[in-house]
Amino acid sequence: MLKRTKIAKLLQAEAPMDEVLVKGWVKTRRDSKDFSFVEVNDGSCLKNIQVIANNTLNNYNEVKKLSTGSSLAIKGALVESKGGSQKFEIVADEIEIYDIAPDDYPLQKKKHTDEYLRTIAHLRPRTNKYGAAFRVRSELSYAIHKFFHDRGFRYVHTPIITGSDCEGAGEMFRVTTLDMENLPKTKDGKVDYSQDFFGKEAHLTVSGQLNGEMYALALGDIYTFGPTFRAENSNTTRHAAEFWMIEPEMAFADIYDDMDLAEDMVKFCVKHVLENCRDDIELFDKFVEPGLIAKLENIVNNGFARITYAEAIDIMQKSGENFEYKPEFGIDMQTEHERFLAEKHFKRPVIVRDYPKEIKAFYMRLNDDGRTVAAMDVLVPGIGEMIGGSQREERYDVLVQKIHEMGMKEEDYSWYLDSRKYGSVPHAGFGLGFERMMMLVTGIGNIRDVIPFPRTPNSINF
RNA sequence: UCCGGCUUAGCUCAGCGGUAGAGCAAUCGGCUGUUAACCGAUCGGUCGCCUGUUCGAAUCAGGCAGCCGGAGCCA
Repeated sequence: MLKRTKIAKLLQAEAPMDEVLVKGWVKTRRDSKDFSFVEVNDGSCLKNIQVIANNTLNNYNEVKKLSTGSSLAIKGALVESKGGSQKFEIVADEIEIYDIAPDDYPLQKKKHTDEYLRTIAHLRPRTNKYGAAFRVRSELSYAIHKFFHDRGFRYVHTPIITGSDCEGAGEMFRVTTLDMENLPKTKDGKVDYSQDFFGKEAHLTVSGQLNGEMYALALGDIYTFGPTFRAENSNTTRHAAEFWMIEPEMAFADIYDDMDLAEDMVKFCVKHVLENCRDDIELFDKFVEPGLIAKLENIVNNGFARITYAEAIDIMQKSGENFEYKPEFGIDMQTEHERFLAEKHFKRPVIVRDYPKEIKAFYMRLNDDGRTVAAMDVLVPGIGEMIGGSQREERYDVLVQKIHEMGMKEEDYSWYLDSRKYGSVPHAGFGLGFERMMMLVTGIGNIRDVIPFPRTPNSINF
């Protein structure tokens, strides 16, 4: 029984083969006098295989109806091609047609706009560009696991449903089984969550960090890689309501170890994709972001710039650049500032650290100057903030005071504080938006186009 | 959420006061070891929705909706 060979493997063949079985979808078909050229793609790689269907085939009349999008199986010989553009082609002995796509197949043999393809997100992976994007997405996520695994990091599954509001990192989606048409109320007229599934309010996670810290303080080095949810009404090319985040956490590590890890990880992943998705990346370099490969090679080969927040403010003040928001110590960095630093000033990724404590989260470690925290952001050209991390505050008293200063309830974080109570150690970690790294690696400019079925405000189709 | 832009054939767009166009796709035919082939023909539209201005609206004005871009928030 002849087994199916994937096209990616077939195209790497050294020599012709007498009998192969290929299954896939028709990209396009061209008729010649006594035969038909069928371009077949099976998703295993960007390239198609050209099939010669001679009119001697017993179902040649059916073969001539094979339209773009139709599915089929071809049994035949892999031979050297007489045409110019490909090394091998298949001369079919037998063609089994699974399904003929009707003439209203929405994907034509031409370029479509990303906006149109978003309306057919269920079919867009069949296009060259999206097929490439989602092969890269798979390979990039493998690279992340490989990077951490090779360094002895443990993969931890932090909860998707959470009862705590963590760092207050944005609006959360509520998870409930209460009847929305008939909500149980307490005596003072508020919703009675004690009758809800968990007996209290529950939400989708906005970060696995606090849970991740607990495991780092037990297993040493850990990372999470899973879905994250933000109910922010953000309408930008860089935000989605559901996205994937990578959050490593290292025990016995400081902010400098954290920056090293972030830089090494980005370089490793970019290099992995350059080496393992060459054809796909070349497509992006050609049609999506000219100069992409040079940009990625620059990231792999050159170090990231590293500056403090104070230095960043100083650079911007002296730059002569006309910023809408004037750079001054204490301000939150705006998109224009991030882009200036990464794109104009350094022209490569830049890591900014030691931010004013007022603009950062409660768990970030207070520096000795008393006014900055050991936080770091990795800013990359074209995207802005891709990574946000910090050394965590490991001193119990300082952390408790910070919780109070920020108006948070100490009792909500008692389990978290336990880690500072029992054998606390310096530790550090960061969060990386997976889709943002996808945008960096592919050059694709919209987050909606690097996630299979994007969820954004007012949009949850498919 | 704020600011701007767009919405005309299946897709991409032109037309910007006188009653609907192109390219591609599709369909049919021709030609050819072709490369998103080529040539010819055919099919295809309440010009996003509502209201108004006008003798007359795809075109001007107002409202609504959807989409896109920028900003904010962040990953």
